[in-house]
Order: sequence, then structure tokens, then C-alpha cells
Amino acid sequence: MTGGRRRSETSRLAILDAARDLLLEGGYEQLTIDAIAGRAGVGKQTIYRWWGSKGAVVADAALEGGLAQPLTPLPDTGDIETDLRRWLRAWTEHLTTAQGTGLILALTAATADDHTVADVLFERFTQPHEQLLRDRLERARGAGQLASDAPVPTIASVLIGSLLYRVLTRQAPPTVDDADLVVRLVLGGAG
Amino acid sequence: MTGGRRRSETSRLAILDAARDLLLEGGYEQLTIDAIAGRAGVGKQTIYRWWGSKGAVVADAALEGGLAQPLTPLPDTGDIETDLRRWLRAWTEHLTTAQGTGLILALTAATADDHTVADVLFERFTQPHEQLLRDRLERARGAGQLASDAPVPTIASVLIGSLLYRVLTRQAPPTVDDADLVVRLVLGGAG
Amino acid sequence: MTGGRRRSETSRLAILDAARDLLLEGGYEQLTIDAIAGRAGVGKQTIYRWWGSKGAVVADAALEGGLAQPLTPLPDTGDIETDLRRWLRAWTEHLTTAQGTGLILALTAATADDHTVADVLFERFTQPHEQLLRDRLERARGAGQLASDAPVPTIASVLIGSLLYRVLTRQAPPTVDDADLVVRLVLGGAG
Amino acid sequence: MTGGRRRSETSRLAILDAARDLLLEGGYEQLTIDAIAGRAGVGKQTIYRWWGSKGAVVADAALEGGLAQPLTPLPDTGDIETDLRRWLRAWTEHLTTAQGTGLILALTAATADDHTVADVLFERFTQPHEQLLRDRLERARGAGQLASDAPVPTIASVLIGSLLYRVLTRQAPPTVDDADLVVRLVLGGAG
DNA sequence: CGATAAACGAGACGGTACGTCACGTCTTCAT
DNA sequence: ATGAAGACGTGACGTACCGTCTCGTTTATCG
Repeated sequence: MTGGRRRSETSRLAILDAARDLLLEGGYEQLTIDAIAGRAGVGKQTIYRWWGSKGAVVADAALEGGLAQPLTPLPDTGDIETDLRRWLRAWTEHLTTAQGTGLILALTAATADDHTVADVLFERFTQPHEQLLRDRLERARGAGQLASDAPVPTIASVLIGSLLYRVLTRQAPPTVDDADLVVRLVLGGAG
Repeated sequence: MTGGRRRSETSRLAILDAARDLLLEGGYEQLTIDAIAGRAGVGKQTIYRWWGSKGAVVADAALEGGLAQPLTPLPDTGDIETDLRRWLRAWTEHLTTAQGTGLILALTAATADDHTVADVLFERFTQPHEQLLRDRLERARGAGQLASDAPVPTIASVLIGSLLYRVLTRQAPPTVDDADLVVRLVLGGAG
Repeated sequence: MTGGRRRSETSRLAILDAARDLLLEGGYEQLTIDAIAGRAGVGKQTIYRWWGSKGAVVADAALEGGLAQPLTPLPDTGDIETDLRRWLRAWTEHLTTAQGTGLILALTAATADDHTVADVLFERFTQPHEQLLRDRLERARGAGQLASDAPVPTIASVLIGSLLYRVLTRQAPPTVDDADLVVRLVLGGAG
Repeated sequence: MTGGRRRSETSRLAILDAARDLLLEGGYEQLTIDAIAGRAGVGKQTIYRWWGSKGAVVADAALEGGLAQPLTPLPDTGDIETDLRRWLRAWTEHLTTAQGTGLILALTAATADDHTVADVLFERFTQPHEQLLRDRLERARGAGQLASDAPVPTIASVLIGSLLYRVLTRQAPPTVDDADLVVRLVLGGAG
């Protein structure tokens, strides 16, 4: 059993592109498999053959479609406060755009809907970003800029969580000042 | 001109109960208006007459159906660290149960899906809880347990956000130790 | 258990009309449930709610849509040969039209496809027509125009079968002369 | 023009066998090219390379697959009534088996569906059988057992039509007695 | 011999139609 | 007037097959 046509890379990319475009145009609710197939010029079965659900397509589109913030290491100016500010400000600004907000909401809906999507996204999106943050924090701890017993994973999750909370409440989008306050709080405490 | 049948309280409660039960059994995706109507022994029109969407019913069910953590003021032992720990531990334990996790995921999905639901939930669920937290924090600031310039709203959103992040990643549920670490971080800082 | 909207007679008729029109336009193969629903301005579910299959709709359309030869008693001029000729000629002419042929082919396909359709059509289309024929034949036997032991059911089925054979072979359509020959054969024999 | 692989006889037979088996198992409707290819262990392209449509495969399977009653000349005992009885009884018994009925229904469905199939089947199945019947009838007429003006083609089509009618109505299968009545009617008439 | 080329099994592709589900609206009858 | 029942038009779902199109692989003929 050797034969068989190979998977079409053209179709794969057309599907991810279509999903990304439709997501940004109309949000997760408006996104349908029929629309993706139509826009991509592809049969529905070609989608179902390779992805198990709408959420899985969205996750892939986010990861490969260039939707998400690129996964670049945090800058290391030597000063942890400066670097965390920069990182959090960049995300904050990303989440100020309709595109950034829509994406996170879509991914959140997909995550809350479907455990398998949650796992994929955690492994390939959330976890890597969190890891970059942890790496920078560990280096800061090594350099004596953080307490030797500073709970690095907790710091990372708190920083990310505060962003998430802002997006999900769907009230005012987070501002640069908010970002700075969070960094100051996490580094300096409120006591 | 005067008369007419009054709204049936029985039906109202049956609908909220049915929505709650179905939500906990199958999650937000499995929840349908038809199923709620069927389980509640109610016509669909009776639901649409009083609620505008599935999300609105879910929000109401969460709020009135006894699903959510009751909205009680934080204890005030005089020590802010003790009180925050208690509050965060209580939520952490609530989110350890399948029911608690399922509820938050359902409400998150509803929030990410539907802006109007997001508003209702924010106003009647998120904001009140955040307000309780803020009240206690303000009192602590007045008592000199927090710095005079402590950013109370930021503290509150960071505490809630860290919980949310744990639930949404759907990895390990948060533990009591995690809760304590978050409180210590927020109060003492990592620097 | 009393309430509920009643079945829409408008929709019922629109469906049968659409099925009839599409059948005559494109044949049984081109006929799809989607097309019927679209043409009738009706949801597919409304079709599936009341008919079990495409064949069932076609059968109904044939019966109620005015497609089939009307079910009128055979004339009784007193002479059985004249009356049988008239009956068989009328059918022959009906089957000379594209409409008549298409209908019979469609009903035949539906019958061969689906046992339940076969039963419905037999009971409401084939059998009634056969019964009319038998009634006239019995009267002729009573009047002494047929042998006292003439096998009336056999005569009826032979007359109908000869028509069917002509349509199904899809060669030349039957002619008036063919009809007369069949009648003469059945009445007079070939011996 | 250099060489090239020759058509595989193994595959050809496997396809016809598979088509025949599936036809008898599920009827024309259930028969799909995918199923034939799968059962025959053959690629779909191999089917489409040599046959133009499902109907063409079915026709070939019926003709070469040994499904149909073998095409043997009618016996000639010298007595036309005896011989017609034998012929009609043989067919009647063939159509009493599930296999015989299923085959005729499938071929009828294929015929009603697809004009090209109708032509192929008429030419290679129906016509030859009808010809055998006509040959015997002509001989009988020559021998003075039939009237000199006996309409031989009409007799043949009436005999076959009566069988077809019985199968298609899908009520009771025809019996040996029915066969005898038809023969007597056709030879002796009802008058 | 090798090179060439057609036919092969396999199976992915763009499509069409399927039959089902849920939506939110609309009668209908009973309370 | 409100409620339970449930049919309605709409539209997305996920599946089944269609007929076409690559893929290597096999098998024959020809140079």
C-alpha cells in the first residue's frame, strides 16, 4: 500500500488563509466550515479529512497563519523591569487592535468549547509564550534582580492572566499604563 | 384590557433549573434551547419571551440558579494577607470541582461568543465580585496595610486573572499553594 | 397535548407542485430534495417531516399533482371490445407524450428503488386503475361477452403489463394499432 | 508506439463479480462505484477507464456475471401451448427467488434511470429473449397452431409484460398457475 | 537487455446532495 | 394574555459518493 495522491499544500494553505480572513472579518461565531471551504475553493471533506473541528482549524490558522504575535524571545536589556514592561506593552497594544482582540476571543471560545483544541493551543501557543517569559525571569533571578525564592511560574501566569482578564471582560481594552502598573505590582508588591 | 395571565414563576424557575442541569451535564456547546424547553416542560416561546438568547438564559441560570460561588463579602480579620488567602483559596477550591470548572468554561464560552452576554455577566457577576475584593483592599490601604499608592483595581484584576488563566489552560487545576504564592507575590513583589 | 401549529396546506401543495415541475423538466435523476425545497420556498425538514424519501414525494406528486391519468371509470358502451380499445388507446396516447413517459419511468424507478414507495403506489395508483378495468371486465362477463370462466385478473394484468413493457424498453412508444392488437389478442386469442 | 501494460482480466472479472454481489445484496440504489472498487480490490480509475457509468457496469455484470436466466432456445415439443407454458413457468420460478426478483428490480431501476443503460440492456438482454420467443411462435404459426394473422410481436410483448407487471407491483410473486392462465388467455382469448 | 509507457491500487481532490439539528418565529388550542 | 405544543423557513452541520487527478508500482513491448 504505497500509492495515493499526496496532501495538497495549496489547499492546506488556502484553508488556513480563508479561516484567518473570515475570523478577522466576522469573528468566531460567523465562522463556518462552509464559508471556509467556499472561500478557500475547497471541498468540505478536505477540511474534515485533516482537522477534527472548527476549533482545530482556527487553532492552526492562529499558529501558522501569522495571526498570533510572533514568538520572539523577550529583549534582555539587563533590566528586568524594562523588559517586562516592553513585553507586556507589546501584548497590550496587540490586544488593542480589533484583530488582536478578535483572535484571542476566538481562541478562548475554541478553548472553552473543546478540550482537544485547548490542549493543542496550550502546547503550541500558550506554553511557548509562557516559556519565553519564564526564561527571562530566570535570568533576572540569576542576576540578582529578583529574589532568590521568586516564584517564576506564578509571576508568568499572573502577567498573562491579567491580560486575559482584560480581554475577556470586554470592557475597556487594557492600556499601556495598565501594563506598567501590573509590572510594578508584580515586581514591587503592594505591601 | 386589564387582565391577562401573569408570568409563571414556576416556568421561570423550571427553565433556569433545566439550563443549569444541562450546562453541568454537557457544557455550553451541548446546551440547546430545545433541550431546555423540553427538560423544563415549557414551550420555546416562553423562553424567547423573557430572554433574548441562549447566552442570556445561561447567564441568568449562573446567577440565580445557585451555580456561582455566593456573593459574600470578604472576611475582615484585620490582616489583609490572611483575608486574600482565604478568598483566593475558596475560589481555587471551587474551581477544583468539575462543576466549578465546567461553569467557568461555559460562562467563558458564552462571553467570548456573545457581546451582550459578556456585558450582562460582567455587570452582574464579574464586577460585583471584583468590587468586594476592591472594598477589602481599600480598607486595607486605609489601615496602612497597603502602600498609599497601591493600585487597587490592578491588584484585583491580577488576582482574578491568575485564576482565569489556570482554568482556561485546562492543564492542572490550581492548588491552595498556588493561591498562597499569588497572594504573597501581589503583596510582597518579586523584586 | 392539544396545541401545536397545524400542517401548512400551502407548503404541502408548493412541495408537490415543485416536485411535479422539476420532474417534468429534468426527470427523476435530476430531481433532488434540495431543488424541491428551493423551488417550493420551503425548508428541507418540512419535506422530511411528512415524506420519508424522494420516491414518496414523487408518488404523492403523481397522485395529487395531477400528473397521472385521471381515475375515471371505463366507458360502458355495452361492447367490451370497444371499451377496452378506448381505455388502452387513451393510455397509449398518454404514454406517447414526454410527460407521460417521464412520469411512468420516474414512478417505476421509485418503485424499483424503494419497497415502501412501491406499496403506496400500488395501493393508490396501480390497484385502483386495475380495479376499474376489472369492474368493466366483470360486467362484460355478466353480460355474456366474455367466457364464464374468463380469468379477469389475468386479463387486467396482461393489458397493463403490455403497456409497461413498451415504456420500459424505451424503444418506440406504443401506437394506437398496438393497442388494438393487444385487445384483439386478449379477447380472441391467437390459436 | 512502444508497449504498455495490457488490460487486466483479473480486475475486469473482479469488478463484475463485485458489482453483481453488491447488486444482489443491496439493490441498484445502494450500489456505488466506491463500493465496487473496494470490494473488487481495484482503483476507481480502473472502473472509469473501461466503463462510462455505474449503469454500464451493472449492465455488463448482469450480462456477463451469469445473473440472468441463460439464453437458451425454447423447447420445441411440437405443441406451442406446452412450450410456452414451460418457458413462462421457468421465468416465473426464476422470479420467485430473491435473486431473480432483485436482479429484475435492479435492472429496471437502471433502465428507468439511464437511457444508455436501457439501450444496452434492451439490445443484449431483452431483445434476444424476445427473439427466442418470437422464433418459436413463428414456427407454431407455420405449423398451423396459431392463426395465420396472429400478431407474433404482440404475443411476445404481452407474455413478457405480464411477468414484468407482477414483479414491479411487488405484491405476491407470480405463481405457476398464473403462468398457465396467461398462456391460455393469449392462445385462446377471453371472448 | 534496458528504456518506455500504459494500466494498475491507492487515495486526495473540488463538488453536489444528502438527511439531521438547532435556531428563532409563527400558529393553534387550552388555561 | 400567557403557556405548552409543535410546524415553519433558514442555514450549518458532518457524511457519502461522484468523477477527476496525482502518486508510486507493476507489467508488457520495443529498440
